[in-house]
Amino acid sequence: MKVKAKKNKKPHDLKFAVIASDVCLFTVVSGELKVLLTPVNRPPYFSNMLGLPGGLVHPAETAEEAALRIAEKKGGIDLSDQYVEQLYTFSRLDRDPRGRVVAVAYLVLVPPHLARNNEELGARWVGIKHVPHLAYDHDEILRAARERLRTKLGYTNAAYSLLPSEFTMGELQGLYECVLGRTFDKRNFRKKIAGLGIVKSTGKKRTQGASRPAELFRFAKRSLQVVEIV
Amino acid sequence: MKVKAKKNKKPHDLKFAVIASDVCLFTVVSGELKVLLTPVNRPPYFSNMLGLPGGLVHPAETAEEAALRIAEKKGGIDLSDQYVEQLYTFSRLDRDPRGRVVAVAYLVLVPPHLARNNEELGARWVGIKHVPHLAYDHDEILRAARERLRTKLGYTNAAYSLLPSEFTMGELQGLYECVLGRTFDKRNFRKKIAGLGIVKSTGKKRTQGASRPAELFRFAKRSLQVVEIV
DNA sequence: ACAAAAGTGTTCCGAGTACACCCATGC
DNA sequence: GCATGGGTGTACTCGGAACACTTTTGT
Repeated sequence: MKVKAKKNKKPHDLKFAVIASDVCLFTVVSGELKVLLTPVNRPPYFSNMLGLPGGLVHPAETAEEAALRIAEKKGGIDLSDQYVEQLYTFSRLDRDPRGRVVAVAYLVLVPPHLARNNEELGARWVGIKHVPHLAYDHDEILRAARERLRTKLGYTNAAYSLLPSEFTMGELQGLYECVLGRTFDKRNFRKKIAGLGIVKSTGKKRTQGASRPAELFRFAKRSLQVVEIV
Repeated sequence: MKVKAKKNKKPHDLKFAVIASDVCLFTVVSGELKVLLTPVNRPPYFSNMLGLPGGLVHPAETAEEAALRIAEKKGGIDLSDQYVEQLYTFSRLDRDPRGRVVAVAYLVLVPPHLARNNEELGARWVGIKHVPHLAYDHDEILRAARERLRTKLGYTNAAYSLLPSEFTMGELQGLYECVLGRTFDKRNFRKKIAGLGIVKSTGKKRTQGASRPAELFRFAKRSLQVVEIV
């Protein structure tokens, strides 16, 4: 989370904790899981660090509305069709050294064609293997988000939110392999997906580079369905 | 949740939402799932209703510490060895008609021998089928808690927190049948549990009424383990 | 003796896994 | 013609599900 220090309403002025939303946005680009990070520069606690996008929840919005507003503002991304889920609420007393801030963390999945760096704000998509130590307790939030993403892909069709509307079986399989950190047999994978009926063929094909054209599929439903995938 | 209206610090006096913890305590007694409810009487919004135990999070405690404090105070139960998990954070604007209160809800499992009504406070264990319409958004919290309990029993050993330290296979099976709302074949159930190694025999037997004595088991670990049960 | 819950094995089926070759295209 | 990723079927294995009778006790 992050707290605006404007006015004279800092967290420690208050009798109670204040509420913030922190957002962990994931995307998968060319076989690599990436997370959106923003600069954090709040000496003396955090100097030139990175952190997840976050901010205070306004009085007239829910925590989820705040998360969407923050993600769109910091990432410049329209999240109206994306998968958003509440992750966990972090309330350790010392998680923000400036005062008592309780953060409701959200997980958001973004398809690669919408994942653009916002140079103006310094927001950058960073490969999960190159993420440095983050500000606040955001290392912990990121760990929890990755774990949730893994399990969620395993038992739902949430992958629809990490792919463009049309995609090949190879892309879908690559997504699973990248997030779950294992490989699948091509034939078994296709059999499984076909049997679940979560995707349907478009009839179209896409040819890419020097190889046979691949059939394009579409998710049957672009809303969360519980289905045993792995 | 519930808000203390003492002093002059009501929620709507504040610039930001205040944070409360609401607790959903479950137990299973003689084949029935029960939840701990407390009286809510806050005219003109809620008159002579019931709700989940709840209260504000103090500045010097985490949301989970608040949940435990509230549960022990309202239920008179020592929760040091019980299973406690954060459920979800509820932040609808109108969830508390008196002001902006964000509630972090917790799920707590209690074995039947610790589930006593606290007459002094009016706290009562109510069978899940006899729960009336609850105050605030507690109907929604209870729904989410039941759902979580179901799924959690299905893939972990969390049942250890709903049984006394020694129990029979019949009791364990009855617990699962009651929470999951289905029956299991006795032989398959015992085979499955034995194969997982989550319980060990004590060698002792317990005879109860006019029937063959049952072997007593004990959970191998009284801490959360992930194991595929159903 | 009988009621009541405990305890115990085998068969069947479906899902998961392992595995190798041909196809359509661009260069 | 060759390199690249796309596309396809079969055999085996293991875990889940169905299923009925005997045992031990109290009354």
